Amino acid sequence: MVSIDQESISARLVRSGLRSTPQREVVYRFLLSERTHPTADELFTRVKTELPGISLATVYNCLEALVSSGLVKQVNLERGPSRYCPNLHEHAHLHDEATGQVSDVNLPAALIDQLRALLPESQRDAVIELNFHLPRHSPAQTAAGA
Amino acid sequence: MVSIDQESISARLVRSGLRSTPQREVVYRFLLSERTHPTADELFTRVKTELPGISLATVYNCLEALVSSGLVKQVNLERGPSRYCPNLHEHAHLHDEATGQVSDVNLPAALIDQLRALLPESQRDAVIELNFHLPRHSPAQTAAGA
DNA sequence: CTTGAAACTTAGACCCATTCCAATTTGGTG
DNA sequence: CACCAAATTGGAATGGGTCTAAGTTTCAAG
Repeated sequence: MVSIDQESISARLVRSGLRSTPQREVVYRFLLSERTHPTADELFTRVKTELPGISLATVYNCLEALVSSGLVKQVNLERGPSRYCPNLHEHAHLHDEATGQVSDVNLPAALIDQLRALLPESQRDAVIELNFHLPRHSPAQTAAGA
Repeated sequence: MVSIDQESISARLVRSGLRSTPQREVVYRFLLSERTHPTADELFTRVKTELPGISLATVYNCLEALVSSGLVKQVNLERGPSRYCPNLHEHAHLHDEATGQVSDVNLPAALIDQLRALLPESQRDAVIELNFHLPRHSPAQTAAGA
């Protein structure tokens, strides 16, 4: 089912400075095979089919390692559980609450530059987080101003 | 100390379809007087000086009412507690973890239009959330790609 | 190989922001 | 001024996530 070049997965872990463990390999492999920005819990459920003994704490640990090594991005939308995304391109997310779906939105480099230009020079290296949010019931109108 | 036109505060609540209660007035007034994007807890502490009997649940309730009536925006940064912002202009936030400060970043209308243009037409009414994040320790490099 | 230290994994306790609940209290309307 | 839907309250409950301590694995050095 999930396969995607077993070899390179452990290689990528090592290249990124992580020890390759079965748990990390499987978590990363499942994440790569998902286009749905799964949560830790969702991954836990799927990964257990292959590594029945894995614990939720380990899934969190693996994700933490993957995120801090730069192989995976952590996506926080509103107050929901964190989601994880192996797409390393700088990109935005669209969260449609009606369907619960989270999808990637490509960000042209020119636009990224314009966004960075909004910041004082000393802070141009900030991480950009851009989310589009479609609430279940259309958003409140911006009422009469001050 | 905190004053900002007492009259209009309760008027604004009513204009936005909310019942004016002492708790809502005080929460909103403190929020208007803060430039720091306080959390519910921070507001609770400050508001208690004026309404010693108020409960944290009420602060949450008031904020919920203010947010869903459109008088206040809820700001979620990474996994921290929600922050609240009475600035209704569409704007971005800069979160500097070194100082813990959150500041507003103005978003030119033209740029907002460009961002919206990234979405399929049926979804152009999405709420835009744009945050710039300065991690305490500079961000992980984007490692060798797929 | 063996060994030892560091890195990992695990279960379960714990944390903390937020929500829920059931019992009052209140605002404003008829 | 009586009524009642809406608001407030304290405390319990929830849920995502983190911490801890103990056991396991990895890897480099010998």
